[in-house]
Amino acid sequence: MNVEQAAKQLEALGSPTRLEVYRTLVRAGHAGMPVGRLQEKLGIPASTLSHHLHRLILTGLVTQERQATTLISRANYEAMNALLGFMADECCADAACETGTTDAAA
Amino acid sequence: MNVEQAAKQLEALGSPTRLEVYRTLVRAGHAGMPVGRLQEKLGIPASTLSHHLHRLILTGLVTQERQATTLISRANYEAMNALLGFMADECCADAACETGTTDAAA
DNA sequence: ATGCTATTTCGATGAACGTCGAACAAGCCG
DNA sequence: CGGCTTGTTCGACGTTCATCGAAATAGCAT
Repeated sequence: MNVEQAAKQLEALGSPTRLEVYRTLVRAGHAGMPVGRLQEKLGIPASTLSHHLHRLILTGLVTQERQATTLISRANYEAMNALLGFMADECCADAACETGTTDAAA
Repeated sequence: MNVEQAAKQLEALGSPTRLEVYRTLVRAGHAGMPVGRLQEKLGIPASTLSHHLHRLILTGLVTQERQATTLISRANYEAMNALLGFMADECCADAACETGTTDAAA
């Protein structure tokens, strides 16, 4: 994972609409969710959703699998983990991160 | 941390230039780094850097402190942790994340 | 083949972004 | 005060984005 790739994924996640889409997909678990259902659930026009989905797919954050007429979208958990890993890695690379969320050790 | 806020921070981190800036700041640790030094290190025009820095500050990802003539910028580790926490939380909310990065259990 | 459902692609529009140089403001030093 | 260093703001440019409805496509059933 390099900076460019990370930035791309971050940017993909950086739109409220897209983050909602991704979040919904993530919560759907490994079963995924058809595009139509996603559309109903989020209440956004199909073309807009398709556009965002495409963007998410381009960055590797989401995958799709065709099942007859319906297209199942799924969050790519490995990609998510890689991104999270990159961020954490960058964060703790040199020093820092001793702030902790609560108190942390000295 | 709500979706809107997370999206804003994600978007802020979603530009290669800004991610580089942030990364550099993070690696600089608690000491932070003056804007000028950042500029030298990254080789981008001062006005561009200032613009991105401002953006990062607006989302709470970076803080600044004046020391005489120089402005010290610092990564806000708490914000980073909160964001990472949000992402991880969303990721593992329902199911999933059993994929692991290597093989994981059955 | 015809029709149906599910989803994408096209085309357009307004807004926001990233980038830069030039001019400006703030604060220190001699 | 005069000048230097540090960093920001302004104005502009072209690019990319998010959004939508309408039209096109893909696959299946009859």
